[in-house]
Amino acid sequence: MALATVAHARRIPCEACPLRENEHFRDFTPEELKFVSSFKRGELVSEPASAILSEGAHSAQLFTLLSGWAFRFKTLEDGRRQILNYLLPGDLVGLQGSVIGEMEHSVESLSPVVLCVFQRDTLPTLFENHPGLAFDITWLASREERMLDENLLSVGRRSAMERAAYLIAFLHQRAEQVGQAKASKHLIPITQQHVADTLGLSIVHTNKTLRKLAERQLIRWHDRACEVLDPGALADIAGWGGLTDRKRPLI
Amino acid sequence: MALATVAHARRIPCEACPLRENEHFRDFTPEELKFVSSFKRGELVSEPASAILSEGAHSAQLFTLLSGWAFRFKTLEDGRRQILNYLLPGDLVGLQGSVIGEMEHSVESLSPVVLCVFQRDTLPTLFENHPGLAFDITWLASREERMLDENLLSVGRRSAMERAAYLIAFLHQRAEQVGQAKASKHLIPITQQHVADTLGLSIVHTNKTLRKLAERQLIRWHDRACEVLDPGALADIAGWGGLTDRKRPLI
DNA sequence: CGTCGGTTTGATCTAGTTCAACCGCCGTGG
DNA sequence: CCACGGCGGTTGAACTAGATCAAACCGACG
Repeated sequence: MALATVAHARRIPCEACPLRENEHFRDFTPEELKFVSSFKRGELVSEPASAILSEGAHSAQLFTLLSGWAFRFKTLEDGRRQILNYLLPGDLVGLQGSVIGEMEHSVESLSPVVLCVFQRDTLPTLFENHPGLAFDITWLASREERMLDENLLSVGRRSAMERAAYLIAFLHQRAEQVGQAKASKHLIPITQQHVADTLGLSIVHTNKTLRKLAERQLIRWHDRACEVLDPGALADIAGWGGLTDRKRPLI
Repeated sequence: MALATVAHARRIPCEACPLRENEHFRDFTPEELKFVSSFKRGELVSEPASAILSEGAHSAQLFTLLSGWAFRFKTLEDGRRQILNYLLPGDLVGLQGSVIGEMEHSVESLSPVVLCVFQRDTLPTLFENHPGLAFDITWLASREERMLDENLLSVGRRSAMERAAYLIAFLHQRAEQVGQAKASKHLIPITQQHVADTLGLSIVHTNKTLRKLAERQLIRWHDRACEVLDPGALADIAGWGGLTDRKRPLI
C-alpha cells in the first residue's frame, strides 16, 4: 500500500469547483464561497489503494474529497479489519481528528482521488466567523452518524444476503447523488475483500453471496468492481428505504 | 412500553447543574453558562422503559440527559432490533433530528431518567452567537461517531465473547467517567435482551456467553442488571484500549 | 513465463441460531 | 387469598448460516 503522494499547489478555486454544479449540493453565498476558498490550502492527489490518514495520527489534516472513492476502517491487533464507511466526492475526511485531536481510524483510497486540503487550525476561525458553515459541518457529522447507524443495523441484524444487497444499493445511491454513477456506468470500484470487511463476513461466503446476486441479474461482478444492474431490487431484498434526498452542504 | 411523561417546568438552573461538578466535564465561562441556561426550556422526567424519541418523528426536540440510562436503536420491519449506542448523563439526545430534520432511530430509557429540554429552533442562535458552544456540539457529534466506529468493529469482527466483554467494559468505563459507576455500585441497568440486541446475537447465545464471563468472575448478573467485577480483564479479552479520557463539554 | 492478487468452488467444520422447556418473581384479577 | 400470565433468565438438543481449509483459475504485469 503506497503512501499518499504529496500535496500539490492549489489548483481549482472553490468558486469554480466542478462539484458545485451538482444540484445535490446546496448553493453557497458568495461570501461563504470566498471564505471556504481562503480556508483551502491545496490539493492532494493520490493513487488507488494508498493511505490517506492513519489511525493514531496526531497531525491529522482536514480534507474534502473532490473526486474518487475511499473508505474508512479500523483494525484489531491480529489484523481483522472492519470497514466503517465509504467516502465519495463532497465528503469530509478527518473531521474526528480535527475536532477531537486524534484519529481512531484510517482512510485509504479505492480509486485515484483528489482531495482538497484544509488547514486544521483554521477550524476555530470558521466557527467564529461563519456560523452557517459551522452548522454545515455539524450537519455532515450527523449525516455520517446516520450512515453508521444503518450500517450497524445491517451488520448486527441483517442476513448475509440482505447485508450485501443493502451495501450495494447504498453505495450505488450515494454514487448517483454525486453524479459518479453515470460517469462510471454504475461501477463501484471495490474488491470482494472490501465487501467482506464491510459486512463482517469471510471472503468465501461473500463471494458465494455476491454470486447469487449476480445469478439473479441484480449485479455483475467485474475485475475489482461491481456493476449495479437493479438497485431497486437490491434495496427491496435488504428492506431498506433508501437515502433521504435532501440537499447537502459542500465545505 | 409507556410513553414518556410530560415535561415539567424548569427546575435546576444550569449554573447549579450537579453534573458540572464532575471534573470530567470542561468548565464553561459564566457567559456560556448563561446562554445554555437561557437555551433550556424545562425538564422531562420519565420512567424506565419508556419511549423518549421515536423513529420518523419530525417534531424532534433536543435534549441533554441529566441522569439515568437510555439507549438509541433502530428496527427492521419484521421486528429485528439493533441497539446503536447507550446514553449516559451529559449526552446529547436527538441531535440528528435537530440538525437534519428527521429522526431515523428511536430512544428509550433503561432507568428513571431526567432530561434537560432545549428548544430545537434556537440551535441557529447558538451557532450565531456562541461559536465555542457550536464547536462543542460538533465535538460531541464526533465523539458519538467514534463510539459507533468501535461498535461497528465489534459487531463486525469480534467473536461473541470478545463483543460481550467489550460492551461491558465500555459501558462500565462510560459510567465511571460520569460518576454513575460509584453511585450504582458498578451496576449497569440492562437485560440480556439489550445485550443481545447490541451485539447482534441471539438471547440464548448471549446468555451462554455472559454465563461464561460470570463463571470467570468478571461480571455478576443480577435481575435486569450487570455488575462489573473486573473491567480490566474484560477490556483485555476484547483487545480494547479503553476510552480516551479527555475533558468534554456539557451543553 | 512465472508470480501475484482477485475470484471461484467444493468439502468440512463450528460458532451461533432456533426450538423447546422450565424456573422464579411479580403484578393482576377473580 | 390464590391462580394466572408474562417477563427475565437458564439449559439442553438439534440445526444451519457462515467460517475455515484447500485448491484451482484467470488476467495483469514484470
